[in-house]
Amino acid sequence: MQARYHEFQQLNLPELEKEILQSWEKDKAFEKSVTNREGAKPFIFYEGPPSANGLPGIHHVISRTLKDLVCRYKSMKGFQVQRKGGWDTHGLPIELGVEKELGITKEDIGKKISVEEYNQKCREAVLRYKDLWDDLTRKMGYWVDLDNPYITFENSYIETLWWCLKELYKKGYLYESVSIQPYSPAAGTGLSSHELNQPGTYKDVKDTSATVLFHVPLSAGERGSEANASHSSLKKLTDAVAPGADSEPTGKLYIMAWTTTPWTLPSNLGLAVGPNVEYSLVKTFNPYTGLPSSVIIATALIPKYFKEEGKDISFADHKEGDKFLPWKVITTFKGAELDGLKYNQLLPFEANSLDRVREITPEADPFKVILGDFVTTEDGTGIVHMAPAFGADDFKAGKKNNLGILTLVDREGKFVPGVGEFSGRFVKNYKSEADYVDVNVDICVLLKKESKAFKIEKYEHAYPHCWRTDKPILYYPLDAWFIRTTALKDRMVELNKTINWKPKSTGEGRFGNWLENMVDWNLSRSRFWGTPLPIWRTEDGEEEKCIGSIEELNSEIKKASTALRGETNKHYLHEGLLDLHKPYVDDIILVSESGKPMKRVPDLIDVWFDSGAMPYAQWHFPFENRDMVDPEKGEARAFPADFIAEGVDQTRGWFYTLHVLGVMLFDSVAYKSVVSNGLVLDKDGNKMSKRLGNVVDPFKTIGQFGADATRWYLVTNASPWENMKFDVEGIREVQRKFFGTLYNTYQFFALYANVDGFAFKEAYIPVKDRPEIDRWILSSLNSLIRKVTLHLNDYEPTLAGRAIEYFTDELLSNWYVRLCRRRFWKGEYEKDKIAAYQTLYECLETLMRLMAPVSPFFSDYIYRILDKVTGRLGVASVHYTDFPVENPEVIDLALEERMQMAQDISSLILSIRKKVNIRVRQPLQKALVPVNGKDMEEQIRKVEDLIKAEVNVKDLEYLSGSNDFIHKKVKPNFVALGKKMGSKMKAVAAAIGGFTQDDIKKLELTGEIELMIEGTPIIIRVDEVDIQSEDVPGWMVASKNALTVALDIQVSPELEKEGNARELVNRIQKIRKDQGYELTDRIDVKLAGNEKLIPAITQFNNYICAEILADTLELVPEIADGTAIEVNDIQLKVLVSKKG
RNA sequence: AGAUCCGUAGCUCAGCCUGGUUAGAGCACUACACUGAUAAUGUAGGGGUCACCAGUUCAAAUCUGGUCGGGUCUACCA
Repeated sequence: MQARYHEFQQLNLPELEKEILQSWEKDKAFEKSVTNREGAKPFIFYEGPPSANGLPGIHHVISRTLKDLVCRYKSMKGFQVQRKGGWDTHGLPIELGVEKELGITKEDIGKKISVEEYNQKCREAVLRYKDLWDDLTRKMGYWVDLDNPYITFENSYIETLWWCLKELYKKGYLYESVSIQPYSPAAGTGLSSHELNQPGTYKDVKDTSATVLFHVPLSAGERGSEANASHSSLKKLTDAVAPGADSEPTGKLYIMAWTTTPWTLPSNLGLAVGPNVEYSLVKTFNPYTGLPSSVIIATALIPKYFKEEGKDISFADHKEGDKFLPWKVITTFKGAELDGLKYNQLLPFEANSLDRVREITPEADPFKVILGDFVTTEDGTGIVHMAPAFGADDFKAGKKNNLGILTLVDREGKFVPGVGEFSGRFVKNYKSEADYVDVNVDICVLLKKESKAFKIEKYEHAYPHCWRTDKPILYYPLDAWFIRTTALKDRMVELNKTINWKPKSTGEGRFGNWLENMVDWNLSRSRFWGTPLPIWRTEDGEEEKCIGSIEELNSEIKKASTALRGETNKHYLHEGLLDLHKPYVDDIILVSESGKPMKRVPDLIDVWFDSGAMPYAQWHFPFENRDMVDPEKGEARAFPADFIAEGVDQTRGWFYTLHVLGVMLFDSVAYKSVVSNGLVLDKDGNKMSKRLGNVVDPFKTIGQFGADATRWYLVTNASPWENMKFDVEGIREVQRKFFGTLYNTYQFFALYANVDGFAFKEAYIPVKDRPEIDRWILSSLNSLIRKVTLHLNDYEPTLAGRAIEYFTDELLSNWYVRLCRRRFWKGEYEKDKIAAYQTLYECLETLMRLMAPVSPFFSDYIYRILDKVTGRLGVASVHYTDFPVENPEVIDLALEERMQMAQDISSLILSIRKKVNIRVRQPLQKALVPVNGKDMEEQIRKVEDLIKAEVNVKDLEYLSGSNDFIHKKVKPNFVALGKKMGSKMKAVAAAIGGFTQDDIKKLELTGEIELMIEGTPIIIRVDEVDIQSEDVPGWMVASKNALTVALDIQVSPELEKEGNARELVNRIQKIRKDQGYELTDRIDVKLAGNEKLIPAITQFNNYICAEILADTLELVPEIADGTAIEVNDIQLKVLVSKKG
């Protein structure tokens, strides 16, 4: 028996997906989809490795859908798309998770638990949820190679990382330096940028802020003045503070600077001014001691410190306690003029004397004004206090200007000895002491007493806190290794411009800016579970060695053992180092060129290096798979990527590190196209978080609605780079509207194709020989192929999906199938019917292939059913097929346009019927369509039959433009006229609006008309206006845009008879259905009860019988137990009985 | 604080690049139809100062500047 198309009881996406999944697994469908394309041009894709120590969420589904659909699409387009999965297994989140689980802190590692045990725990924790992740991957239909993933903790992976590091080292891009890093004294540990970005780390706190005065010695009598003796602005300053003729009190010269961390003031080594900022020298009194003083402050910030009322008032009359301080601007100058000016140290102690500074930085030249571009006049005084140890800007500027460095606070957060009364005191209340006295306040008190403070106040601002101890962090100088990314900044910027970013703004803006402002990459992490930095160094730091491979290491191990003898490396001589992690790697001692022992520097490297090096490390390059990345000749098969996609939060993460390493190692981009998707928010627009309990469980969603509906929703709801408000109602809608419609369409096809035994065995009927409507839907289908291909090539899956939806709902289901229903269930199995089947089949099959990348399950399911019956493509899965290619010969835009007109005209006629309450079953005589020109008439004529059938009207008449019959209205075509008329446009519009019917007629006949506008004659041509039919007197009229339709609503007795016949057909069909007859059952019908129907029945007997598949239709006097029905208020009884 | 995206109907989104005179769709809601593919469909209806302010223009949802609100990323900001 001939194979049948499966007819569903109901659509159950999750069930159907389970079935497909099983078959994919059985057939190794994914593997096959890759091997099928063996030898084809590769499309290179990189999987950004997720970390499997957390649970997968719905946001992972969006980016993975995106990745999957592109890869599936490219496979169907004939590329071979390898997709190696991967796991990110190092790093802080994993360590923190383990610490939490074990109930320990970082300080306990190596004490309560050995590093060996700890790392073992991490190794176990890292793939804790791997099974769950794999399950999600499967269930969501994400095709990626899970059997041979790259795992970042494996030796081979780390070996490639070491190779990369050594390459950078050889090029001089790897260096060590002190840098200022966030540091938590309370926890005794440095903090990573991730930790600093934990929610809630920035807290609003009230700190004691101080505006302090740095004394600038000018005159010979003042201590330190000799340092300024040769300063270029000396004279200007000296003159300014000299006693004036008014004999107002003069005072010392001070520079004002503001800080929210007074505890850094003893460590002050410089003051920064903006080179182009304007500063004023203001004469006033010290508010605390009343001493006359002259202060330097940015002009723009004077109002913050001085009240307008005090300006230029008498100094002599000033008494202590007055409301306003008198003040007066003496002179102004640019910051650049202050460059190099020396001041006396603010808080000199034993520990911060110049000698002590020079012990650390021998040539240091501190206590002077320097220039800094970072200085603004937004707050403070426009002059920034520089404590190089406690701020990154300070450090940088200090280095540049040779200020030296002072670290008067130890790692516990308290002042070191030698800072007078402050020695030994904590700078913040790190120990939660109940009786803690704020040292910042005491410093301020001291400054006030010494006339060195101008304003002390509480200041509220956001300050980062250690998320673990809740204590404020401070910035502290720590040793760290860096990659000199800035050396290749220009090249990175240049190459970035060649990357296709979706959306563009992320690449140009967010990423571009980031590159422009890049700083060297701080690689060091003082942690335990991660890739060790493969650098060994002698104790004096004079000699060091960077190791680039396991082989090199093992040979060095032997060398050192021989050279240093004794116990050195004795456990590692035979098999080498078996695990490259701590603590083992730290046991290794190497020997320097001069024969000294070298120990590994203790740092691990940033995990982002792990993922950034993934293009090379996933293939264990260069130790294996050489030609994947850097072939001797020809193209690399796995570098750079054609496409990557991740969340926008990876811009500074993975996207950045990939780019950096691609450029630094190979002078190449690492990826050619990148799609960054937005966040998934809950339906109210809040970020999903465990705390709010609004996290959507992807398993639940997929289980309930199916992966396809979920994927389709995620893709079509909004462009992937926009933040998406996730609402399951949306999935429900997709399921019902799109998949439901598609399912109905398929179901309709299957139902009749099974009846007729259609299996596409007949020859393909040339499209030109098919009816208008078939040619139309095929034209639309090919237009759709074109659009979808364009959109997918452009990484715009949202637009592709929406186009498919539109075609399915509006064109295929609501128009083609609706209008063609009769062709499927009426008549013999001959050419027209076969054409209909072939057309609908082609639409369905093509749709399945078009949607396969986005909804891989449903499309494969339906495709398989179709192809199993027809064997048309003879390919076992839709995912092995080629993506459809448009056939331009089938596309007929004029046809698509006129079908649109047919839909519009039908819609208008239906709306008139509605208005006058005449149902569609009642035939009407005719409709009038005013047309503009022959073309329009031609167009409509070709679809006339469809319109007539759809709206049940017998004739369609056309009214040409010259007809007096129609009232018209005219409106200027603003696009055409606007440019020409310019400011006269309003007057022209008014004039055109006032046209009479005669004016319009004249315009139409002669093609133009002359107007007088503001005294100037103006010619208006007919193509510069839009003429529309407005009304047909005596008819019911409806119009939309340029189309107008008039309908004859007279129901003649003849029409009424026909209407009755149709009503009767409708009633009997209903009875057939109620009585559960098969579509093909033949029946006998008896009618009784009302003579009014006799004319209709007699005249339309054949028609009625044909419609209802009746062999006989008789009128009988009486029916005992028939069904009572009503046709247009006529009561009667019917008896329907099945034949045989 | 900076960068960036977003703000159009109760909800989800088109339209903006390329300015043009009734601002669209789907969902939801109301009513009436239709139905031998019906968890559909058709018709009609209500629902919008296109976040706000200013500017450019004959004409602004659309271009420019600013403000406000939301999201994200980055940030030592004195």
